[in-house]
Amino acid sequence: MARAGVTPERLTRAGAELADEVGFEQVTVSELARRFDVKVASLYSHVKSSHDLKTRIALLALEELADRGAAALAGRAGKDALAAFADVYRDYALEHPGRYTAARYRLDPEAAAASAGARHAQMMRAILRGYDLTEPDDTHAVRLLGSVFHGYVSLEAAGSFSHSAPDPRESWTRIVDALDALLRNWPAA
Amino acid sequence: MARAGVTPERLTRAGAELADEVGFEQVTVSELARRFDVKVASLYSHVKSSHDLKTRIALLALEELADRGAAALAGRAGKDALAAFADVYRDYALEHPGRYTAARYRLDPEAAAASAGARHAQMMRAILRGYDLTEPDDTHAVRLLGSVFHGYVSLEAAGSFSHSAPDPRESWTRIVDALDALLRNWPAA
DNA sequence: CCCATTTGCCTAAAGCATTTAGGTAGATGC
DNA sequence: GCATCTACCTAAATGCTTTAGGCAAATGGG
Repeated sequence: MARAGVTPERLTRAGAELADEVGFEQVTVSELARRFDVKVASLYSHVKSSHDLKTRIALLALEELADRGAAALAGRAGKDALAAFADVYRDYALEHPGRYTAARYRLDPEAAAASAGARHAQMMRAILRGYDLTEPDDTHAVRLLGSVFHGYVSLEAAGSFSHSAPDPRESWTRIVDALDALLRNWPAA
Repeated sequence: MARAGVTPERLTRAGAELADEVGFEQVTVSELARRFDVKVASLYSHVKSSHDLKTRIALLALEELADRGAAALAGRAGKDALAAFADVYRDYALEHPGRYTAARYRLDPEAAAASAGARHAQMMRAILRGYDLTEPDDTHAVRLLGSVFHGYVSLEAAGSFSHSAPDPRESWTRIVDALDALLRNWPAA
């Protein structure tokens, strides 16, 4: 029997590609087996379960997103950094909708700890260094940024903006402008 | 054979309850059949498919959410209206996580047209009447509000805020304050 | 009141995904 | 060259979805 050369890494990458093609929910161990031209049961030596596979894809996506974020942030500050980081999120979600969905897959605490989640939080904090926010307000701001980025991108992906003018790209830049203004002028408690 | 009294409406309500108990993804025609003490195939006379069932649950959730929103908006304006509406979203998601997830189930255009989606959009516009935004900016603002509400609520539901101070409720009110300030002071293009 | 029709539920069966158990042959290493 | 490990296999159980065809209870017109 010729060996197909299946490894957890190749499965994860193929799973990520499959997710982008047909949607993360449709990523299935069976479909992956078909693509590797191998029987389904064989994959269970490389991956513990369907949930394990999805978790790996999620971790890959979080990692990729964090890498892109870090690259965008390098050498930038203030509104520049904010806008670049925002675009990373949106572009990634548009380029890789399946992976982006995967990045929101519910991780068990153990997987979450090993994920790039912490890097994401750190980068948000780094962006806020360009603004004058102190102790509790910076956390509120981090949460706001996360909410806007994630919320906008998922609504756009769901098609919520696609049937009305103006172009979502236009709204995106204006919203980033607005966030910048808000952060420079954060209201006191 | 005693009749179990299954109707599409009862199935939908039971499905919504099931979603809140075990998660929307775990809502299954089979489980519903068990709860009605009826064979699975019988349900297919009342509901076209699993997708049809989920769509009905989504429509129910959108309707409920819109009803609550309308009630909250009645007799309120400006920041009052904004805060009340925001709380409706968050409270609904916390009370009914499964239904809230359902409300974001991908609807086909036909179902979307028959949904309460339009009411949601109208209510957002109504809130903005308390602020001074013109033509394109009000649309950007609608999209921002939608993004923040949805984004915050889904991140909180996913547990993103649960392992760090401060209390998510605190961040929520501060974020609504910030949005109010932003809307009163929307930056020019 | 009776019978025809409709309606609500049933059994049977096919299709596909997940997962476990146990086997075989090719690759690796002493 | 032989033992072992590894990658893949077959077989089988379980569970959800969906369609086809059947029977019996409810309904309603004559």
